[in-house]
Amino acid sequence: MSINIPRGTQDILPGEVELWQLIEKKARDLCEKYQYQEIRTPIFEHTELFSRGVGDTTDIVQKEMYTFEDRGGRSLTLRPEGTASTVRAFVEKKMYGNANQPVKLYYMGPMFRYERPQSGRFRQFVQFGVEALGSHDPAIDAEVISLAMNLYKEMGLKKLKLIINSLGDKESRLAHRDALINHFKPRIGEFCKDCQSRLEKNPLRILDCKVDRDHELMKSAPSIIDYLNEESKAYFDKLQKYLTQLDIPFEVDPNLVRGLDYYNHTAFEIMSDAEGFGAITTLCGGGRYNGLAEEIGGPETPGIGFALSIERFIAALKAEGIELEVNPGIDCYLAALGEEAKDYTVGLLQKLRLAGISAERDYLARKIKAQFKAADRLNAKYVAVLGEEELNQNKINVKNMATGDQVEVDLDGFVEYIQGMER
RNA sequence: GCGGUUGUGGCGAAGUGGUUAACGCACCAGAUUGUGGCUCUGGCAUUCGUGGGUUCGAUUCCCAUCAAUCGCCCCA
Repeated sequence: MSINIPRGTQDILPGEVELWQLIEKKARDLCEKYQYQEIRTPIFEHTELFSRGVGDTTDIVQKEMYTFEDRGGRSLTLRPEGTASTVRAFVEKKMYGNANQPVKLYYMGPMFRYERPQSGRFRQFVQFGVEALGSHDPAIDAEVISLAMNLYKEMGLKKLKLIINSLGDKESRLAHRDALINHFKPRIGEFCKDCQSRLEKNPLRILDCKVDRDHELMKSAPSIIDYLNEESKAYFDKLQKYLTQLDIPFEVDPNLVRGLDYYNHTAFEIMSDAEGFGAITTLCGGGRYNGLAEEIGGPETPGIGFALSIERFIAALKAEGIELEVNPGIDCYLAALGEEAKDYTVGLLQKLRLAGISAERDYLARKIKAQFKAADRLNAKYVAVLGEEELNQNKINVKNMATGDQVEVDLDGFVEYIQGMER
């Protein structure tokens, strides 16, 4: 019995990986323009970072973490998301003291959640995310959102929907929380088990429940929007103004709550509207987390960020039928006949490659005809044939695969010849 | 954690309680004795996820198990 890949993970093979590289490159280029710098944090952290940072009541912490004990008895967890680690590093490395403020960071790498896999959901998946720390200007909220939107747009996605909400500041949240408890408590027995346990721990998340979404109390539930104090409301208004100015259409959804505890003020999700996507349409999620740095032992620092999954990005591209050309082919295939010529190509191949030419040869003792087939499969622009005749005359036969033209070239000038044709 | 569907060669995919398991693609060889893309010919699964049961006989029926996939919850 052979060993297979663990559930919920995937191998990204040649042919597919090029698209990943393209997205990764676009993301990095865009971050450069927006002036976000890469940060690389460990794949695992102390479990406490997530239970405290992400929140004990969240699904992520309650049932989705890959937690293990190391040989020293420490409880460690494979990171389920990137914000907590980034903020931990920000605090630990005292980046609040950096000359440049706010500190604008991005990360890209695997995240882990123990879940039943299905379309758009994996146990190991790759997130690209940005975090801007140290500013409470709604303009940076708009910047963060626009970065995500522009990345999608640059890759050709059109069917996008931006949903925003405000969760307000601490005061607004507390007022709203009380209102929610008062609203649901008398009839909480009519709700699902999850909602019943949410009532005291995190009543906000009842609004997010899909099971009881049609219950009459849902529709009449107090909306956070009505409980925003002046400051929170002004903040939210400003954000909307900026988004409009940036020409980014959005919808306000008062039920958008987000599953992580650390959010306040701005919360947003970018969804795909494409037909035939899976049931999971969220491409990107993010929001503001002004209390997080303090929560994990740092100075009070405002922050905002988002995370998006490359897997879902690619799924969205496929759902919209966007194909990207990623098979440019090689410059030159060296076909050799006979032992002596084959030996000679070992060195010649290296010369080509060191001269910046992508080149390949046969390693399966194939006949000349099969070597041409292989060259064709590689989409080679030129096939250079080297046999005994050529070797004796110090020549090499170069065939242009597109035109079928064939010329004899001095072996000494061969590399320069191919180089010249490339220009 | 719960539910649906599926499991036949590298890939896609037919099939039947009974001796040799269609076909297509890909691949390999030859026709073309040193030249690709077209064509033709031939080759390519002692075996139908795994284990057990029913049966004279199972890839086909039953059970279990594993895996994939989709959905619920929730998220990226």
